[in-house]
Amino acid sequence: MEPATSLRERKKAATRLALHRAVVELAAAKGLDAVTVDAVADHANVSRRTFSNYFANKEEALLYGERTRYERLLAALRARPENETPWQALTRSVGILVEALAELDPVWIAQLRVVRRHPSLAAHQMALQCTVEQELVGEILERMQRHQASSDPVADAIRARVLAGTFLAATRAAITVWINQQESLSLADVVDAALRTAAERLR
Amino acid sequence: MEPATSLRERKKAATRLALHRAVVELAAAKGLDAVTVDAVADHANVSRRTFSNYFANKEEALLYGERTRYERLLAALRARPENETPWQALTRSVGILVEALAELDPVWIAQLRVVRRHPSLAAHQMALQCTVEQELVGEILERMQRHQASSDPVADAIRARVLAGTFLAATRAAITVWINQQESLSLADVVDAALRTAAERLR
DNA sequence: CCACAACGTTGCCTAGTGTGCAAAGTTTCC
DNA sequence: GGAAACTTTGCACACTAGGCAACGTTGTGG
Repeated sequence: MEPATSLRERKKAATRLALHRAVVELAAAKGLDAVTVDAVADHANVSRRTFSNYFANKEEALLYGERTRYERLLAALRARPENETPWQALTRSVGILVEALAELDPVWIAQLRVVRRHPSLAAHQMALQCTVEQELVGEILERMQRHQASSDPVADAIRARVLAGTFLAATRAAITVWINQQESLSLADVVDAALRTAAERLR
Repeated sequence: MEPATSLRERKKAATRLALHRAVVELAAAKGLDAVTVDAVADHANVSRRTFSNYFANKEEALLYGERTRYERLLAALRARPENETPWQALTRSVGILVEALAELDPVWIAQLRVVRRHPSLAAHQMALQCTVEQELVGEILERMQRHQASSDPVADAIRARVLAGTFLAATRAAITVWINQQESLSLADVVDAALRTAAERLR
């Protein structure tokens, strides 16, 4: 997790993180709409132009944490043993997401609040999941070719996409439900329940 | 389908449609990035300001057709008999989507194919589906209370969300696969296959 | 240690966007 | 026919994304 590369790399990572934290902080305080890119850059002590070198817009900066969590998930997925089926590998990797969330970072909580309250962010979050889905599909297809290879490539493509979409829908459902009622249910349990619901025969 | 209301309403609908068609046409010709809102408004013979009265941005205008199709789907779903289970009602409503596409001009569909390859649009489509998902969840919850009412509201919430997400993931998968290979497979068959894949036990 | 290459940061600039406002044009309704 | 309700439009303004080139900082080979 800590490649500890060159000074250059570390500085870049620090700037990226500073920008991310700046936008979360400002958005939590004033609402995302009232936050300008200028203000974010100021708050992170870089120029307006530098912000654009790191993120395309403030939503992307805001969801940077989300993105890294999904990247961790993908890495975990790729590290699963080759002999696991796609669904096995997925369900056994999802713990990574939960753990990442379980580091009850106050920044993360503030971020979730903002994301939930601001509808335009939901769109960007979906956009993010869209790219994740593409990568999931690729990984799933590879695994399928080792396990359930069928003679029909179209059927395989459908299967891989349905699988990826269902998995993401289930985790999304779990997180939504978990956020919507801040009682003592553990996120791990909710995610688990959602994945089992998805895996069972529907209806 | 034709409420045939006042002149005012009809004019507004015409303008909205003109803007939608303008953006599709221009995007198919030059690529979405090379299309400005100004150009779209010009092409539809309205001012740039008027464009903003109808759509927030060009992507929204481009996906207007998609949105109306989903609205038809929701209407069809609500019209299903009350005694059908959620999944039954969903799978029996989905024909509406396919029919709506089938009504379209083949030239139009070719344009859609071109435009839809643009990756940034996938994100906006996801955002659209996000709002649809909300409504699906509401409808599914109502049906579940008539059929599979459980004592655990959290489990019900999870189930409804997983169901909605899976359904949308399956139709999305079908449409993606269908678009990606412009052979003679009928969309109806692909959608059917995807929904059956989703309904079967995963793994 | 130094010079040079590679890379990051910044300011400037331009085309484009989204939206409030008020004036002018339409449609509706009595 | 004329007032009320609504739509379109132009204008203004603050903001955004990204190309470009100058300037700093970091890495590297002699």
